Order: sequence, then C-alpha cells, then structure tokens
Amino acid sequence: MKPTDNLHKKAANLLVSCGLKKTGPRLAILAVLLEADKPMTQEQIAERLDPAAPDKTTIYRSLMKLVEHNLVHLAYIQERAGYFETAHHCRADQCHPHFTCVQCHETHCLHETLIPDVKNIPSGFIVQHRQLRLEGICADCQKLSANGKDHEK
Amino acid sequence: MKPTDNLHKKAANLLVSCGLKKTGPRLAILAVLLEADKPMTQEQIAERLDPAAPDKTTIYRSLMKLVEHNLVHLAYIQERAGYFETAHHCRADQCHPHFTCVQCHETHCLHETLIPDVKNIPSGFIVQHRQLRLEGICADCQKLSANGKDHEK
DNA sequence: ATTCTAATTGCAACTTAGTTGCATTTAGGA
DNA sequence: TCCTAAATGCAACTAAGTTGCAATTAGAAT
Repeated sequence: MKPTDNLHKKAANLLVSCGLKKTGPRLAILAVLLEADKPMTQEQIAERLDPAAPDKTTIYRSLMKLVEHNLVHLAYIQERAGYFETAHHCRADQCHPHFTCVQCHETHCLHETLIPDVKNIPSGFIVQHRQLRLEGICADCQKLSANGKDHEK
Repeated sequence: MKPTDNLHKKAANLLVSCGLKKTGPRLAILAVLLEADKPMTQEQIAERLDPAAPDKTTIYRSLMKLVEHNLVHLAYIQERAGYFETAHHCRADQCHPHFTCVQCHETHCLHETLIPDVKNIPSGFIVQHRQLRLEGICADCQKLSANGKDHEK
C-alpha cells in the first residue's frame, strides 16, 4: 500500500464529511496539503502535481471550497501569494502561530504553540478567532551568524 | 494655523530624525497616514491627496522607504492590497492587534491592547516581533443582528 | 547664492497572483 | 442508465505592485 493511498483515503473522508463531491482535483490537492503539512501556494501545489496538475483556476476554486468548509486555511500571504494549509490540527478559535525568519524568509508552523488569551480588548468586539505571526531568526540562520558568515542579500 | 500644518511639521520631524530627505510626496504621504491614524492602501492615500497626488510608483516607493526606516508598517493585506499605517505608537517587539469583523469586513486598530507573551516556542527560534490579528463581530454588526436584521451578502 | 551629485520622481511598460465567463464534462442521486 | 447541478478547463481579463529610464530636485559642498 503506497503512502499516497493513505493520504487519498484521508482526503476522501474529509471531503465526504463535509458533503463535498470527491473529484480528482480536490482529492489531489487535499492529499498534497495533507502530505506537506505546511502552507503552500497554488503554484507549489501545481508543481507538486505536475504533469497531472489541474488548471490553475480549478486549484484556486478548489482551495476556496475547502476553505469555505474549513478543511483548509489561508495561513498567510507572502510576496503577494497566498499560502494554504490543512486545518486538521487547528482549533476553532485559533490556528498555530507562524514564524518567519527575517534573514532567510522561511516560514515555520509552530504546531505546539498556543496563542495566549488577549486581555484588554475594547468592549463591543466579540473575538471569534485569533491569528499570530512571529518574526525573528531561525536556528539555521543563528548558526550561520555564529560561524561569522554574513549572508545578507 | 491649519491642522495640516501640525501634521506636516510632525512628518518633517520624523523624516529628519531618520535622515530622510524632506520631499513633497513623503511629507504628504506621512501627513495623510498620521492624520488617518489607521491603515491605508496606496489607492486610498492617492485619493486623499487628489488632485495633487504623487504618482502611484512614487507612493509605493515612499512607503517602502518609510517602512525601511520604521516610520510606517505594513499592517495587513486585505483583498490583495497592502494597508500601511504609521508606526509611531508601536513598540519594537509588537504593534497593536488588528480586529477584522467577519460580517462587514471593517478592520479596527486595537491601540490599547497588548499582545501577551507567547509560551512554548520551540527552542532555536529567536522571536523579535509578534503580530496579532483578531476576527469576530464588531459592535455595529452586533446591533444590526440584535435588531433582527439579517445582512448577509 | 551657486554648483554639483546622488537621491527622488514621473511615466510607460511590465509582471503576476488571482478572477470571470462560458462551454464542456462529471459526480452521484433518482 | 438517466439526469442535473456542480465542477472543470480554457482564454481573456483585472489590478496591485514593480522595473527601467530620463528628467527633476534636496541639500551638502563650494
């Protein structure tokens, strides 16, 4: 049994549980996102699926449907491109935070990190969801700096 | 003394304090952002400055310079457009959170709300800055719902 | 005040992520 | 197997933001 089979089965279950049709593009896209377990752009998904990738329009429309049914989230936008990820380990009131390194611009999911409650919210606002982005220096870039190597762009 | 004069003076001081040239476009753009005290797009800035608005390229380049020198932040991206705001009441390690209403899609700055410290960050990551986005229902939309008026799109 | 130069501006052409309209195909219930 | 609403693919489009370059200008040097 190929590992892909598992992912497709998982993807199929997720689609069914939302009452969505199990179409080829949706299964493929969801499987890719489940396997990657990190945010991806439409383009990256297409590359991953090459040469059998669905049309770009279909990918976008599929992603929208999946977001609509809460199977996928738009995690963040970087360089004008949206990054999507599966929502299967997110809570209703928060996803995990995302950490972006200011040197190498890589973004990491902090699956284990909880977003703390926020105090002092002005009255009148009902908060349903919180999203946290962190910036700083990742381990790799710290090592590079420690080695005396400057690697500015 | 027109209120605009104050803003221009403030803007001029900020530019000088960063060693930036006091050019017409920069003064105008900064003054607009200082006056609005909320995030604006390039287009909104241009509208505000109409008919004497600088070229769109100039606005973008000015904003980039201002961001570079930490006078302005890219607060968030919505509908594929970047929203910029003055950084003059932000701390180095965090800005204020932004609250977006899921019904009317208005975004509000929560200037008084602090972003709490985050626990459980995997070792290896040095966090320099945190950014929080909140989603929920704003006071206006709560009132509308209470009045029994459905105003879905 | 005048001169000089690097920085800034404006314009036009471009890039590209994402969208729209429409004809064709298909999933899945009847 | 039939049927229909939903989904797909393609081509044309939209619009935010970028790039190259020639003309202008802020502000330091003279």
